[in-house]
Amino acid sequence: MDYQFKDIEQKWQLFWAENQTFKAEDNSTKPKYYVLDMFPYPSGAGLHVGHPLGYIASDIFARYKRLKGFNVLHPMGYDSFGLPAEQYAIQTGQHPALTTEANIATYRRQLDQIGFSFDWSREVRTSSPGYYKWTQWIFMQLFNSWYNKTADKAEGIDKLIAHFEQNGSAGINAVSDEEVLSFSADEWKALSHDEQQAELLKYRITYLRESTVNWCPALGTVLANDEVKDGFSERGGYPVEQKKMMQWSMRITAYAQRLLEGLDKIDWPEPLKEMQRNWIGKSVGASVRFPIDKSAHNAQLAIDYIEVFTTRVDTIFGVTLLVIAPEHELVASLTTPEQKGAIDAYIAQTKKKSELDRMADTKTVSGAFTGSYVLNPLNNEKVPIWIADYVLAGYGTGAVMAVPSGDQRDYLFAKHFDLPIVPIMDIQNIEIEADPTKDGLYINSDFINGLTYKEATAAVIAKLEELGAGKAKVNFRMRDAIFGRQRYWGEPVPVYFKDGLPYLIDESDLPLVLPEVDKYLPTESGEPPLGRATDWKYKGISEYELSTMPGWAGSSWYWYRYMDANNDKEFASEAAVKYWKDVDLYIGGSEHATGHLLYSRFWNKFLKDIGVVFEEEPFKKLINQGMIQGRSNFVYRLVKTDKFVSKNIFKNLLEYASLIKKGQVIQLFEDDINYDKLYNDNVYNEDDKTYFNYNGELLIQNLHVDVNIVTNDILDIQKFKKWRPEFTNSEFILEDGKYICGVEVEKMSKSKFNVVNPDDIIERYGADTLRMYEMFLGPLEQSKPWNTNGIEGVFKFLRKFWRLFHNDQWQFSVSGAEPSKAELKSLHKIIRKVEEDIDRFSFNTSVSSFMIAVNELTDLKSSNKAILQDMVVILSPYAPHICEELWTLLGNAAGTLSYAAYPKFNPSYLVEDEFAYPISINGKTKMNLNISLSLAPAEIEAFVLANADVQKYLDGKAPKKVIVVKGRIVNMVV
RNA sequence: GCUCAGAUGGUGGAACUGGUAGACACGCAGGACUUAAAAUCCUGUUCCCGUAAACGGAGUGCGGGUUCGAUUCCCGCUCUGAGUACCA
Repeated sequence: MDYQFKDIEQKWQLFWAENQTFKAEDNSTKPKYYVLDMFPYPSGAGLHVGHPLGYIASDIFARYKRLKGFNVLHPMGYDSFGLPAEQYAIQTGQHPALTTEANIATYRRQLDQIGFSFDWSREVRTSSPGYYKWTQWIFMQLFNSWYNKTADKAEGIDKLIAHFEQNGSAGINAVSDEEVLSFSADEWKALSHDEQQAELLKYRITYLRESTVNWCPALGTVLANDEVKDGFSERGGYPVEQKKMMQWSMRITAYAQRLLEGLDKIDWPEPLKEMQRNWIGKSVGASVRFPIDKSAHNAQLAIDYIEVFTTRVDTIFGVTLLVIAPEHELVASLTTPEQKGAIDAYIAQTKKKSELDRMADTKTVSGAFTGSYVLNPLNNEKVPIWIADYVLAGYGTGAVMAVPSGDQRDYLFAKHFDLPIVPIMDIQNIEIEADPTKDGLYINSDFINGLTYKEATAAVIAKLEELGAGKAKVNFRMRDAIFGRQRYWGEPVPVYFKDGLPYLIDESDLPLVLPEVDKYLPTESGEPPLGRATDWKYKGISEYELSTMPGWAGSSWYWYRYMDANNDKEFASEAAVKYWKDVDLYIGGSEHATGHLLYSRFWNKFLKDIGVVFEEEPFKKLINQGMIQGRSNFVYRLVKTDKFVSKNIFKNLLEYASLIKKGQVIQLFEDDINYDKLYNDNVYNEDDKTYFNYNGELLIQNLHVDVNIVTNDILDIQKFKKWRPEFTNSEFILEDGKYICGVEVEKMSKSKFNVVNPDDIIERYGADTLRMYEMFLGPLEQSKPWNTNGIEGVFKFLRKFWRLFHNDQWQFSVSGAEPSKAELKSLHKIIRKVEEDIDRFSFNTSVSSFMIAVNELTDLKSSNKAILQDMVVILSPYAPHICEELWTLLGNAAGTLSYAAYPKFNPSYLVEDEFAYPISINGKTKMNLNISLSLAPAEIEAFVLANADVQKYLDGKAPKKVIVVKGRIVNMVV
C-alpha cells in the first residue's frame, strides 16, 4: 500500500492513548530526564502553526531520551486562569469555567493530532480546585514566613515571634517594610494582639501594603510591570495609570541577590539571562546622608538629612546641587515661601505630563529650586536642593547628589540653570559635556586629592562611616511584586479579615473555592467581582479577601505538580520531588523572561528554604524557540472595478506612474484600461498601502488574501472567487498565465488572513510531515515566517522512506541479506549525525540528513531489513507514526518502538582509505585528487607535485610553499 | 541612547574546532511518461564573461587587518530584529 498517513496516524494515536505508552515511572532504575514545555494558556482561537514548534522540538527530545534509556517525564497541562476567558464572560455572561473547558478540549484535540508523547495521566489545570488548593497552600507558607538576612533564607514567622518574645527587635536582620518598630521583649509582649499582627505583616514574605500600582480602568484591574508596555496594557492595549491601593505583594526583592547569582549556574540563553540581570538591576555604591541646612526656615523640620544613593561616591566633592523627585515627601516642607510659586508651578506641570511623555522626553531640561540647602557632609559646603523630573521617586531614595562634571544629565541641568560645574579629575575634559572618567587623579577634592579611583572610593566610604554620614550600599532596581487582581477568574486568596487585619484560613479549609457570582463585573461600590458573591464569609462571619491571585501564581510552581499530579495530601510527595528534582530541559518563548521565569525561580527558592523542594534552580537548561511570524499574501485591485492585477504588473504600473510624472510615456499594456488617466499624478500612501490620484480617489488597493488559497504565491483564482461573494465576478490581469500575489511578513493574525492552522496541514500531509517540516524550517531558536511552500519536499521524503520498505507494487518487502558496506556507511553516518544534532538542538540539520540518507539508500536500491530497522528507530522521534507502522511491519511488537534502543554508532564503517583532496593554489581550489589516507604529508606533497595536471597549473615552476593538512587539503603558494 | 541577536543564491537554510561556500529542500527551466492534466521520474539551476562546453573572473551586508588559507578570528561601519529606557 502507498503511504496512507491518515490511517496510520489515527491508529497509533489511539494505540498510545489506550496503552498509556508514555506514562512515566515514579521510581525506576533508569536515570530520570524531565522535558517540559512552557504552560499554554488555552485561548479561544486554538493553536496556529507557530504554537507547536517548541512542543515538537521537546517531543523529539523526549522520545530520543527514551530511546537512550532514560525514564522521561514529559507532561502537559493548562495555565487556565486568565483575562481573556473573563473578558469573554463579561461580554456573554457565560461562566469562564465553561469557555475554558471548551478551549481546553480544542487544544487537546489539536495536540493529540500532532502525536506528542505526553504523559496525560499527569495533566494539570491551574483553574481546577484540586490544583489551586496547593497554590493557596504555597501562599499560606509565604504568609507564614519572613526573610532572615543573616541566615540568607526564609524562615517560619513563629521563629521571628519567638525572637521578639525573648529579645525584642534587637538582633533581627530581616527583609521588611521600611518603617519597623524597635522594641524590647517586654514592649513586644505589651503590644495588643492587633498591634503585634500589624507589626508582623511588615515582615511576612507575602504582605499587604499600600502601593502604587498599574491600574487599568478598562480592564478594571491591576497589572504587573511586565504586563504594561509604554503605558498601555499588553493585552488589549488599554491605557494604564498609576494609582495607590492596598495590595498583596511578594517580597521578591529579598531574593534579588540569589536570583542574580543563580543565573551563573544555569544553562540558559545569554540574552535571557541578561534580561533578568537588567530587570534585577543591581548597582553597587553608597548611601550618603546630606544634613539639611536648618539655619534659615527649616529649623523645626523633623528630619535632619536627605539620603541619596550613588554609585560614584568618589565624586562627592564635585556635588554642586542635590536633586529630589517632584513627588518626594519632603518637597513641601523644604520649599521656602519665596520659591513656593515656582515649585508649585513645576509640580503642576509634571503632573500634567503623562508617564509616557515623561519617559519619551529626555531632552528637555526642567526643574525648580526649593530655596533650601543641604550641607556636604565632608566639607560642610552649602548645596542647593532642586526638584526635577529626571529623578524618579521609585528608584533608590528618590534623591540624587548631582555631580555636573561627571554625569551628563547633571551637566545639562547645571548648564541650563547656570549652576557651578566643578572638575574633580586632573584629566577630566568638561568643555562640551560631562566626563565620567575613573582614570586620573583627584583634584578639588580635599583629602582624596591625588588619589586614584580605587583609593578614593575606599577613603570616602571610610570617612563617611566614621562620621555616621553614609555607608557602602547595594541597590536593586527590582521592586516587590504585586500579588493581586481585582478580577474574578483567578485563585481566591485564602485570607479573611478581622478588625482590618488579614488572617489565613485554616489549612483544613483548603481549597477556598471560587464562589459563584451573578456578573463578572466590579460591584457598584467598586469592589472586585468576588464582592458580588452572596453569603460568602469565612465561618459565616468574616469577610474574605476579594481580590484574586495574578496570572503568574499558578504557573510559578506547576512543574512540581507534574511530578505527583494526583496527590491530594501534599502539593507533591517528598519522594516524587526527590526523584524528579528539577526540569532538565525547558522549552518556551523569551517573552516570559522577566515574568514567569523570574517568579518561578523566586518561588522555587522559597520552597527550597522551607524544605519542601531541594534544588536552588528549577530549570537547568532552557531553550527559547523563535517566534513563527505570519507571511501575508496580497492581491491588487483597481479601485471601482472587479479587476485585479498580478504583482509584477502592479509593480510595472508603479514605475509607469513615475515615468509619466517625469514626462515620459510608455506603452505597457494593450488593454481597455486607461492607464494614463489612472496613473497621472497619483500618490502612494505608505500607511494604508493605497494609491490615490490628485482628487484623493483610491486607485489601487492592496488587499490581504487568505494564504490558504495561495500556493507558491500563485493565487488559486477559482477558490478566490468563492472566497467571498464580492469577488465572484472578479477579472484578473495575469502575467505568464498566473496571478502572482505580493508578500509581506507580519504577525500571524486572523485579520491579516495569514493564519495557518495545523489541522489543515495534518489533513493534507499528516502529522509526521508537519512535525518534520516545522523542524526543517530553520534553527529552533530563530524567528522566521511560516511558509508552507517547502512542505512538499518533506512529504515526498516520507513517501520515499516508506517506499524503501515496499516493492513496485507497494507490497511490504525487505531482504534479510547481509548489509553492504555502502548501506552500513549511510546508516552509521546518520546514527552519529542525529545524535550530534539533537545534542545541540539542531533539528533542522537532522531532517536534511535523513533526506540524504534516504536518497542514498534509494540509489543503492536498498531494502535491507537490518539497515531499515535501525533507520526506523533513528527517525521515530521525528516521525513517530510512520515509524511505529513500519516497526510492526518489520515484525516487532506494537508499542515497543518508543522504548527500543537507539542504534550504536560504529566508526569503523565510516573509515575511508582514500580522500579526494582539494588541491588549491593560493587558497583557491583548482581540482581534486584521490590520495590514499595512509600517506604521510611529505608523501602527499610528492604525489601531488608529480601530477601532470598540477604541473600544468604550476606552469613548470616550483611552488614557494606547500601546505598539506592530512585528510583535509593541499594548498600551494606560488 | 544602551544591551543583545542577526545579515550567505529567486526562497528557507547548510558549512560543528579557520581547510572544496551554497549541503538538503522549495521555486524555476528543460525533458520522460500521458490523448491531456495531475502525480511521478530524470537533468540543469550563485553571479558575470563566453553561442555552448572546457576554461576564466567575482562572490557569504560594507571597509580594513591577521593567515598558506577567513562565512568562521580581530578592528571600524551600515542595515534589520528583539529587549530596555532619565536607574543616580
